[in-house]
Amino acid sequence: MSLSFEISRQTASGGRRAQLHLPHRTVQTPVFMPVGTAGTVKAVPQDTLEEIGAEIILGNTYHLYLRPGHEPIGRMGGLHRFIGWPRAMLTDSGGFQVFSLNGLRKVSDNGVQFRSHLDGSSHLFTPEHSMDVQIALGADIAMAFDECTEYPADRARAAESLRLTMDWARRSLDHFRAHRHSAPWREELGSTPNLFGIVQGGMYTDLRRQCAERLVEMDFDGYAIGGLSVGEPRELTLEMIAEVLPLLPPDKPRYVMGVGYPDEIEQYARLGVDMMDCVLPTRAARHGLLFTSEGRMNIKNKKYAEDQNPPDPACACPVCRRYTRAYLRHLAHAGEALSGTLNSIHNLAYYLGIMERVRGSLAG
RNA sequence: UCCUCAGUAGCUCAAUGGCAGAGCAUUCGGCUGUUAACCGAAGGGUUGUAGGUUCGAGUCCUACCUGAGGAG
Repeated sequence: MSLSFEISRQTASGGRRAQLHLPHRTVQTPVFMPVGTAGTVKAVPQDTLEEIGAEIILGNTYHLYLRPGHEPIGRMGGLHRFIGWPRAMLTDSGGFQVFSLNGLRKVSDNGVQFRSHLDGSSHLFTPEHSMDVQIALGADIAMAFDECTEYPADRARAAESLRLTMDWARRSLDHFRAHRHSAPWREELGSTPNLFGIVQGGMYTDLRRQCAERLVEMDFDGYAIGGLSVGEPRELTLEMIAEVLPLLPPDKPRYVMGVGYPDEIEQYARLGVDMMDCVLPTRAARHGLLFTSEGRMNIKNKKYAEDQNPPDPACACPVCRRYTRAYLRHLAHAGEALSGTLNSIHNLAYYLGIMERVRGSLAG
């Protein structure tokens, strides 16, 4: 068994402090996972990610399949070796691209016909193909191929999307179980990748419940809640999470995909969410938005032009230890690449710090 | 000294004689399993100066100023 999940403490509100044993790393949870879509957490080098405490990062099946291709990556020993990242990795299945590449896609029962956003070439993604790609990449955790239901979606639309996602979950699992042993690092580490199922169901609690129960019967290695933070109000996000969490096996990791703002990830972690990922800290950073203990900071604002303080006086990250707001503002205005790098390092360190603090309080 | 061309937003430039605009820059806002070093909004004008023609001039005419090129 490659995955074991050791819960060391659980609070009355559901929050858990645990260790997630993955082939490349034992990850302390609750954990925030930086998003590294195309084999890089944009603008941040791998050694820096280690330095600020990232234990697991994401990669994306769709992007890496298109470029440079899962087969060459597999031949080179897998994604870890290819990108020089020794710790854990999770790959998204490409399901989110079904959602975000609206206009370049056609969904059928068999799978999704994509048009590449790079060169317009046509590709078919099926659950089986997504599993093959993720296994070749060699992720510690692969995700079932799903359809992320858009918001708003009426009940009929959400139900149809759900039917597809559950059918694909079954096919993902069957194919993954048959082929998981061929991970590129299999012999080296003596373990196999894990597969998580994804709960969909739009904003309908009964559909969510139905989906969760069916996925649990299939017995995945862990469970994700997807289809959230797609434009719905915060209360709905919370309602869906609160509805689904109690239905998931308490002894397996729970992952809410694509969240969130700093206060959100803390809130969800305290409710018993073990894993979260979000592009927000890195994307916002490249656009000049810093998250700090004092709130949002648009570092491009004029008021920081001669501000000699560190971005966040309460932060001990490598950026806050060395640079001033005035310098970061200058870099952003000058369009320097270092701007995105430093801002991203701070934001990620801030997010990782939130989780560290939450873990500390859960360990209580 | 003469000839030619040019002068419009901070910059680079548009605008058949008919509501003076764009890109960039500036200021501010947004960003949630990355098609995103992106997207959006706002501010910013005595069209070099002074006259003239015209219902109406950035546009046509005259003079002057400034700059570039050419001739001598």
